[in-house]
Amino acid sequence: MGAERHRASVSDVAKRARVSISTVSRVINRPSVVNEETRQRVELAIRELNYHPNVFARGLMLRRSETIGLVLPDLHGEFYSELIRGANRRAHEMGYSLVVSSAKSDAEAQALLHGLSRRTMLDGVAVMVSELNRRIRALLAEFRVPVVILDGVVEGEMHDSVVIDQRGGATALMRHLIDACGVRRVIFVGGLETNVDTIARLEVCRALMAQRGPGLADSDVYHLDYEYETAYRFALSRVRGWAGAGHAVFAANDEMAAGIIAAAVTTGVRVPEELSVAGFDDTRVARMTRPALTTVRVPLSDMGATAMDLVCRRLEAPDRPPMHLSLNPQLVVRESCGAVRPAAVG
Amino acid sequence: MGAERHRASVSDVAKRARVSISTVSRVINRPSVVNEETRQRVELAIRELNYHPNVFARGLMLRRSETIGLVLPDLHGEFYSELIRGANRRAHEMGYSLVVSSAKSDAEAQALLHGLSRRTMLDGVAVMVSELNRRIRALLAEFRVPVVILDGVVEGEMHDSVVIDQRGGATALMRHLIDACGVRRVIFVGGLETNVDTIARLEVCRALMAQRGPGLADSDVYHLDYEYETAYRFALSRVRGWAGAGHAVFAANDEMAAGIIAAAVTTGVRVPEELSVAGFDDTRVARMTRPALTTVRVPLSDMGATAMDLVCRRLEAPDRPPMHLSLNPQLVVRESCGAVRPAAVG
DNA sequence: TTGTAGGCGTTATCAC
DNA sequence: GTGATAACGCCTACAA
Repeated sequence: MGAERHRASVSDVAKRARVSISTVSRVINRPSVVNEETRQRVELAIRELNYHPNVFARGLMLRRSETIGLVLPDLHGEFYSELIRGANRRAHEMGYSLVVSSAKSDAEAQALLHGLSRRTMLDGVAVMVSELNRRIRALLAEFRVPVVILDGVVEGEMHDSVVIDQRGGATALMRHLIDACGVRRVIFVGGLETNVDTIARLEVCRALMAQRGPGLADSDVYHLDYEYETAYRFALSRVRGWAGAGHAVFAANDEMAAGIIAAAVTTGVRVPEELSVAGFDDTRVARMTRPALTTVRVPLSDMGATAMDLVCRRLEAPDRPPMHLSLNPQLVVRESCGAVRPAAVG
Repeated sequence: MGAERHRASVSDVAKRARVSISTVSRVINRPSVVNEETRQRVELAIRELNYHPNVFARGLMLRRSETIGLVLPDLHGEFYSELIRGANRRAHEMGYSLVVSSAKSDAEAQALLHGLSRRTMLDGVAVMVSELNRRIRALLAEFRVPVVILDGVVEGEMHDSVVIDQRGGATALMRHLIDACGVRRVIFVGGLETNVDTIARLEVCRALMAQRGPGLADSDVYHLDYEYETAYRFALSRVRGWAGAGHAVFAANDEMAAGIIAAAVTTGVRVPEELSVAGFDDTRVARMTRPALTTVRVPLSDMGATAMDLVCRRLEAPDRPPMHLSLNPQLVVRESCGAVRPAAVG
């Protein structure tokens, strides 16, 4: 165990197996072309010396590091945790390591991407930024390795992308609310007005309420900040007024939905009898509210894994036209909107 | 932008600046020793050619990659998310990239560590495993780069470590329960019996109840699995029996505590009037129960950051004796045990 | 099938 | 101050 002080190199192995270094190299890279007997001798020497190719020297020749980068706007919370988890698992399955980074502000993102593109060490990179502005796009275009965009699309560039079908998910939820739960009035509680996900969900909500219901009142649209506490405080004074037969709250994420349910409980509004509450994302909280949350599962782990797939596919076929994948969210019916379908309760 | 097809190298820069490659190298590594005028000429050429040193060639000479590894038992959930976040931030502050990996089972951990130790690419590595058995320890000893153990200590090896002072945290909580809340009976709900954190917390609980209270009844000790749902189901049928003046549940994590509070609400047991409930970790859920959870904040983000610090310090001084750091958890008093101290409510 | 020799892009060690 | 030149450890024509 760890006997020799300095790492064995090809020439050490070659000496011990009484062959040349090229033969050793061949045993490692194209074993089939070398004579059975010599091969075994070399392999023995490799094992005896506990030899492993030096990654740097290898990278210098092959220009590959077997490492993929993952850039996210933040690492805080369950959302990114799932994404990283999916990406990490798939990356390892394919023999790659994953290096993660985060950049919260736009300036940070620029600095980070700039830094990454110079360090040639990454074989490819998956990027999710809060804002895909011109400067960021220019930075992404400078990468000489495959770039996959998460949750956004860059037209006109050689970038693959993977997005979540927000509209599909929101549509499924709204249909459930209107058709299965008989909802006639919806109170929409979104994140910031500028948030693209919130925008998409609101648009769908408005469209479906116009098309299959009495429409969505502008006075029933609120923009908060995705936080539990904010939603709880905000709802405390209003939830009484929201209550009513066929009334529902569509919160743009689970945490706000949980806050609203808590406010309802506090003020004695019964969910779902007097008010339905729906969330979005299906994070861990969704199972921890009473009643449990009806929500939309966003396949974050899949998104991470798919991103790694796309990086690798492009590594294999650099000139194939860009692929844009869309992942389908899934309606998860629990108890907070009535209409329980036991089979779907998670 | 990106005009030239192939990356510029030192010799390209040297040619353009009409100097030798050694001068270029010096400008990059020890600018002070080169003549002001030539330096400027070289720097200009570097900018014009958009030159960046090749990481592989650099690593080959310097044997450094500016990359640190982080190995965790899992990536799922907020717990690890915080750890990664802290580690990532600090690593970047010090000019390092972070590569994360996870290995759930013992076998996976062994395979992963084995793989990592051969890839010399990492300058150091921080490792957290669920079980520090002999095989794992042997693997860790084989690393030729600094290894920092998270949440565990390996005696006799040259490994730094950073742990959470579980006992201190549990003690603070128990004191608060006994002294400030007047608790006389504690129901302990832990994770698996083999879990080291659970063991430590239980021991403290037992000791303090014996020392400053009527003792902890064996029939009041339960071992579940750290999951919300399990605790909820389990508590549903018993929480009525647990209720009583001066009675408290000490759950070994916040999720179980949240499940127990939910069960109490469902069965009409008032918290904290009839039953105090305390958690551990201070994850996001702690703020999302009604009443909000009194718990112990475990500085996960700090632990990640500290681990990176230790790796770097050892890189600078490889022969310094191993350091074992202990991070202090902090009591967070909210509402679930009575005795609200407004200043501490988060 | 195997060995020799050259090069990948840096940094380090010498002379000058 | 600066410039040849030799490593670093590996891969790969090409020659044998």
